[in-house]
Amino acid sequence: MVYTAEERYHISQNMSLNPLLLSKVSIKKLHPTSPFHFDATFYKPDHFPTPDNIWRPGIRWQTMRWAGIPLGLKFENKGTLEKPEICLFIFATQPLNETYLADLINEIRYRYSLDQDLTSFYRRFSSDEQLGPVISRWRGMRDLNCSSLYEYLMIAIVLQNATVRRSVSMMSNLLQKYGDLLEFDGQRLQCFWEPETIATVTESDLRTLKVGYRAKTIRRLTETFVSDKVNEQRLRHEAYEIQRRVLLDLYGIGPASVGYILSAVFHHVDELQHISPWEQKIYSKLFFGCDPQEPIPAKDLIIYLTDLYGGYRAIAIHYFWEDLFWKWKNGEAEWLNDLIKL
DNA sequence: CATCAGGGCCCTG
DNA sequence: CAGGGCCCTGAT
Repeated sequence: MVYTAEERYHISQNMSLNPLLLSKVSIKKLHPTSPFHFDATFYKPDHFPTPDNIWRPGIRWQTMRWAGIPLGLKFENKGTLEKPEICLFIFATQPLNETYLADLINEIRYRYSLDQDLTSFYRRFSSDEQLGPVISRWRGMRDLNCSSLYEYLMIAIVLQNATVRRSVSMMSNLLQKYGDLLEFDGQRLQCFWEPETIATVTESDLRTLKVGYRAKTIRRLTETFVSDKVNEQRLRHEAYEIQRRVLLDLYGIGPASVGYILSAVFHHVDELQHISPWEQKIYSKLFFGCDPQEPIPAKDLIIYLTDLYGGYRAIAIHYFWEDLFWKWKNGEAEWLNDLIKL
């Protein structure tokens, strides 16, 4: 196995620690709706790398904590675009009963959008001048969210006002200190902590992990979940406007983070209320060929995207975005280098 | 060496 | 509703 620089960094950080060995395996077959693009769904070149997962074509290893039990998941592609099948290996320290597994599979189907039906999206835009070619390249791709809401909030916090390199370091420090190192299927990956685990941690404890002023935010968000003031399962069943308001009321969470959460975590395919400056520059160049230093005003971009892709704005943007970042990963979009702030 | 801005958000005026 | 401040880091 050949590792990237980030993976080698994570591995070297993990070498000295004692992993929890997950030796019991359960195996389940999953059948997503068709078409299903395994690699474009299970790997997002625009996500900053975190040591809780690793991807290779046809395989994704991922940790997950479900009902308090740390798990190692291995998703293996066993099907085709038109006849999808995923073999899911579930690693744990103990055997898992069928009730637990059924519940887990339900959660995975929800988080990974395995039951999503995009046929109306494809029908409407497959001959669109801009989106059509992108759809034909990535047909069957879903948005990916492996995390719980709480975990996603932690990711959003380390993302804010930081370069990618620093986000990677903050996330890695937090996982090493408060997560659990798991070993399964020859991989060593970190598993997220539960809110309860860091409920009594002080702000200065967190600051030693070089998260800076985010320490306060991490504490306040954690407290919100420990006290069950916000509950992910309940919030899932609320209306869009309620979800938006609850999320905006969270300390440290503003319009940029909320937009990501509503689309990725709660699967709202039409979410587009906010375009942040770095996204604005990229859209201006992508859709209008503008110099990123003189971008189109964000409100005009929203009007433009709403006119063209209303009803499916988040998923349409996701397709454009991933298409662009796959190109960038393959060295075909060098102009992005200056805008990504690695 | 100092200064600055970064894949935001809070708080103040 | 505009703008300063926030932790820390690497770029200049």
